[in-house]
Amino acid sequence: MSLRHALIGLLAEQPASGWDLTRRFEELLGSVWPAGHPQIYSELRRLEGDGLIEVESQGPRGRKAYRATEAGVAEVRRWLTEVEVDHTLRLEPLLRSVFFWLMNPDELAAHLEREAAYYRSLADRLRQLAAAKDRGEFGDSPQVRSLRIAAEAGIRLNDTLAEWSTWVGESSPTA
Amino acid sequence: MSLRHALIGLLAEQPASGWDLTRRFEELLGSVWPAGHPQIYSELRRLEGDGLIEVESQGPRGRKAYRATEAGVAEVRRWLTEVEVDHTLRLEPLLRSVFFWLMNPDELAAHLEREAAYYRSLADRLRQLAAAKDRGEFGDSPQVRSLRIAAEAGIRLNDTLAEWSTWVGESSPTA
DNA sequence: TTACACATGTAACACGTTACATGATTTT
DNA sequence: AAAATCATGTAACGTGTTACATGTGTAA
Repeated sequence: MSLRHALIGLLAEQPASGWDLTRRFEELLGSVWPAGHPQIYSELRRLEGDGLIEVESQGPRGRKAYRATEAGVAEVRRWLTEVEVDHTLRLEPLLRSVFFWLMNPDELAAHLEREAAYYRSLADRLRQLAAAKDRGEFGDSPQVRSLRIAAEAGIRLNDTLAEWSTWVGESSPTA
Repeated sequence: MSLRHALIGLLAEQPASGWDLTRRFEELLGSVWPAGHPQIYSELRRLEGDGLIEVESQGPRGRKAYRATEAGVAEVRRWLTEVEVDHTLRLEPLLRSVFFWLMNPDELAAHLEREAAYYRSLADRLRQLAAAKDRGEFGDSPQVRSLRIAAEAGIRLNDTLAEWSTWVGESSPTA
């Protein structure tokens, strides 16, 4: 049920069309929560039916921009404060690690190096983004501060995963 | 498609029934990958049909224990080395953080404290498990070493999340 | 005028969860 | 004898992905 609330939350910040939301999701939340456009469009229709969002304006080529209603914002608040948090940390690389014993040492070493490089580069990209936010390049709204917080989690988690990959490589030597 | 491979991987370690696998998944991988028994039973039937696992023995009350076939183990190896890793880190608390600006400061502070406590206690439990493994209480097979590696990721990630939650609380004070 | 990006949608399928159903063995 | 646990399964639903289909506005 998280997609519902995330969509309302994004619309509470500013009105947007299904298309806009698809792209924002992709760039902003794509690595944390999946959402293709078919799911977004159908969820938007449901949300409109439930009165949690409403059409704000119609643009060219059938573009419909939605905004969150008061009921919608209240529902997101309720979700944030009352609904129990799901702590499942779903991460395929971690699942794979349970089966490392099936890989031969060379393959494992190569794999771990690729993984570490991936996490490092992602952490670096997020660091740049965070630095830009800290320089005030996106203003200083509460929304930007929340994004800064999420970015910080991304940085720390990816740093951690990079270090972990390196640690695995060192504690299970090739030969 | 990860469930398929995880099931074969578990069966490569030792034969088990659908029931056994359900419980092992729950306790071992439940916080990293979801799998209820209906999904496991139906996946086992498919895997048997594909020749990747086979019935090893039949026990009381219709219990069927499966083991991985050679083709099955080969398929897991192929997955580990050739199939691209999905790096999506699906984590609801991180999604929620993007919308922290919608929470009032008191609620947020309380929320962050609960979160930090959760991560700390989970990290501590994993630390105990890891220590037991390091003391050799589970022997020293390659399988146990892989589990130790996975546990290390859990420890580090949960520590990171606990620190992050604390950091958020400190950088966005209540009053 | 052609190509690209915008914009919305449906259909079919794969994956995951919840509820329901059934019955056997073991423990109390 | 009753209760708990073992063990397997189906049905219905909800969520997420892929492929397909359609057409508009804008820039090269």
